[in-house]
Amino acid sequence: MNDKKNKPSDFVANIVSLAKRRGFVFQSSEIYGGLNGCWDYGPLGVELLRNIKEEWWRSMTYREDVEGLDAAILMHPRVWEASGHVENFTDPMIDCKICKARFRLDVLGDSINDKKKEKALSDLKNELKDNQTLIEKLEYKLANPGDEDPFNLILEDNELGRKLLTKLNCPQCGNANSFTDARKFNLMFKTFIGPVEDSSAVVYLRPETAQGIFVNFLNVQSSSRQKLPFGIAQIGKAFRNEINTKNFLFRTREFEQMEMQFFVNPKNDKHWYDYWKAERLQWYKSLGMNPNKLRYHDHPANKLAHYAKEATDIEYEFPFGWGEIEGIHNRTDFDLSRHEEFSGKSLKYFDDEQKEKYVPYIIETSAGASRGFMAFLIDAYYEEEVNGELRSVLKFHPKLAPIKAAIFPLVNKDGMPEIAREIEKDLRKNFKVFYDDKGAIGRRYRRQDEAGTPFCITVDTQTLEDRTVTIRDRDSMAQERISIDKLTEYLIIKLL
RNA sequence: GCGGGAAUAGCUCAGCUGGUAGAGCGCAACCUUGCCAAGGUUGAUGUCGCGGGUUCGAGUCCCGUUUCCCGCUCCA
Repeated sequence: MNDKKNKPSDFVANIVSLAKRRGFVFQSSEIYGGLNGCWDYGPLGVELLRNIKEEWWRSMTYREDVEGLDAAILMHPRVWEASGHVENFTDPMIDCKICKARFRLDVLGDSINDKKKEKALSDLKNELKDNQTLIEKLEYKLANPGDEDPFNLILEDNELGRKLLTKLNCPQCGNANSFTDARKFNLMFKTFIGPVEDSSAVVYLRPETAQGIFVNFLNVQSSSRQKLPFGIAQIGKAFRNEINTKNFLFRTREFEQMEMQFFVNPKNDKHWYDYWKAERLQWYKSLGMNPNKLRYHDHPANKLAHYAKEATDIEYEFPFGWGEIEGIHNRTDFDLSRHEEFSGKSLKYFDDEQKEKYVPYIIETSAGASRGFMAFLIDAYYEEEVNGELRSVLKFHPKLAPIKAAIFPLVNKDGMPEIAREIEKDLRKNFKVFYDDKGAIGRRYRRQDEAGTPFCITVDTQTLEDRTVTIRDRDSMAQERISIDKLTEYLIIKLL
């Protein structure tokens, strides 16, 4: 009876519908027609999200080598120059006007063979032979390509690229001269600080929380008297003006990250990378996520981001396919060195034991809270057949469940509601609980199943005699009898 | 950004060739019952996504737009 038998194509729609019906997630600004790629967390959703973040925070900062931080969303604009986001967080893109295929300009060259490239370049030289300035620029780029394919370098040049594009055929449909002009698109949200909206007042909504940690490295280190290796953890909102949002909470423009940056001696980077890689996967498993739907996706060396030496994604198998829920990166000394360079301030660490001074390497664990939320929600969702009826149940780990226990009087008479209310009042001191006396007892159980409540406590006729209640387990639907005095202790053990 | 589909009650949907809205479930109240979505009675909730147009009259036809889903594309 544990079959998940939902068609993948319906699954996201079903989850969206359940999420709304039960108050997990609503569309942002729904009464105004919604806002693309933005979602609100409802009463049950906010509890689940908070529980996920709380578990992450506990596992990260309740250890002696990690400190917490909550940095501002708005940061000095130079931060984003140092991080590379102003320059690199853009996608120059072109479309084929005929077949509508879209290409990233800076990698278009990868899908064209060398012979065609040579021909296009020689055609270009021919066209430019009267234009001394451009031909010099072309020759210079050809002679100094650095690590790049010179062809792609020329494509990325504003003037040369446009002319070169006219020499190329679309790799998809083969039509000539069919490309649109390249359009640059920075994914950072821009706003202005202070009353004047000019370029000197531009600030960005942070596209990642990591930079707030990097720039505070020495503040945290010295105030907490930490020695390397140690980490800084932060949970917070980040914003990316994505071209396409999709798949419910998976790609949104506003999202929440749970990031931890671990500062290490460069000699030990591999050890700590492997350590955190294992640790982070285990975290998802320990909160009940199906291990068969979790995997690593190691980034091949030639696909690494500009800051990374080694990188892996933890992926969850969503109904729409495998998707990243967390990234673990060896960021090397890239970030701290860049901030040294751009700020002019030293971010080196003096290692007393080694008697050496160095810029630490950083092992980053970067988890998407919103993505994790969706993965936990989807992973918990089961439809089961019980006595010929369909039971929808969210089998959250008790630590993550929005409501920990529901309390019911079996019937609304003989003093049962009074006892149930007493129990509710007592448990409410420590737990998020729910009281329900509406409808038949079976219906009340099923309502809690759909909310993911792990325990249902029922006051019945025997309670009146011996002050015991039944406690019903969500997953097995089995009941056991327990003394009212033992309820808090019982729940603490189950929820710890 | 491209292509396809969709949008009517909280949810799932019906609503014919245009004539000013329905069902099931859910929700609320009461009665009855009393351990896994029980029965009965009663009730609340819709500018038919939004904006135009055609028409005597538009949920229905046309145009635009927003949002969601699917497939591409994209995702330093």
